Amino acid sequence: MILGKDFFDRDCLEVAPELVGKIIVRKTDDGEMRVRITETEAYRGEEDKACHASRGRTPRTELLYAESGTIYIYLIYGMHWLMNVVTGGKDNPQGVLFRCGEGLSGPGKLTRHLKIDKSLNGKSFFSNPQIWIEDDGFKSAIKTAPRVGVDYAGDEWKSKPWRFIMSAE
DNA sequence: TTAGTGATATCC
DNA sequence: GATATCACTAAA
Repeated sequence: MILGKDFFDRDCLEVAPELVGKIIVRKTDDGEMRVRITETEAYRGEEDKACHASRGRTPRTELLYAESGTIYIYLIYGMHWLMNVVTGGKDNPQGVLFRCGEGLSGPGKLTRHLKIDKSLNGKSFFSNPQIWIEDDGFKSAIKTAPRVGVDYAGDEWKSKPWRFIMSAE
């Protein structure tokens, strides 16, 4: 079953752990790819110092304020595209980062493998012929951990257990 | 451990 | 206009 707007239209702390174990389906001219999500991170609004939206609404973060299910693609370190999905509804800048997929390691590799770049920025995960997310009924144990690469956000925010990882068993 | 890379935000 | 920063990876 393909995830619709209702799935994303909730708090990112609910959406992020539920996305673990789901499948990203990516369709390109070369065919169709499927990757099971193994790791996500939640970024929760302007009060979250680690969230891009914490510095206010800018042209880049504008998409975080869009409808739930909007795809937010961001180029980091000049070389890597990171993919997020907007959650929490309009004018509520929450997002979930797709951090890793099965057989891969790291968000940069995930997007490279799926041929994701800014051409998908601003698209949505439903009613989209290029990319969507499926639930095949797979359930997995999930563990949490502090988020990665957010040292700049200060102790309170960098220690939040908002990283969700598929557990081996 | 360090280099590489470029969009974005922030400061002139 | 300039420069500092960054939700990373690969090579060493």
